Amino acid sequence: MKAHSSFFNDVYEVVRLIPQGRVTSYGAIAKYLGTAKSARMVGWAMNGSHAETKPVPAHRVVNSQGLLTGKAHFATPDRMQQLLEKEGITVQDESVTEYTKHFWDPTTELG
DNA sequence: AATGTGACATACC
DNA sequence: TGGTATGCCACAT
Repeated sequence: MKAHSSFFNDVYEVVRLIPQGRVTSYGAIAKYLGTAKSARMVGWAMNGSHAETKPVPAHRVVNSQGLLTGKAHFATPDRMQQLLEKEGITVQDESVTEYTKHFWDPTTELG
């Protein structure tokens, strides 16, 4: 992972801007960065987020259905849900309840 | 330079 | 309502 790859870096920065108790989707982040079709890359970026010196709240990023698809990549599979619930987000059956209500759209929120 | 790949998204049976 | 197929793009090898 090079510190130069701006894409990964941008992803990390956007994720860090997600407020507590809110969630967003890989696609939304990709769209905000201008590459709407590279949602998969956002997930890939999260793959390397653990190596970042600054913390990246990857648990606040779910898929378009509000499903915690990335939970398996955390320290423990339950970590993601626990972190979310800790922030006031209810997770049921591995998906965020009232997802649209907690949804935080960088395109809208950040402009 | 080419090929493989993935924590997605959407369209279509 | 849910699985399958396909597009997609940046990164690793």
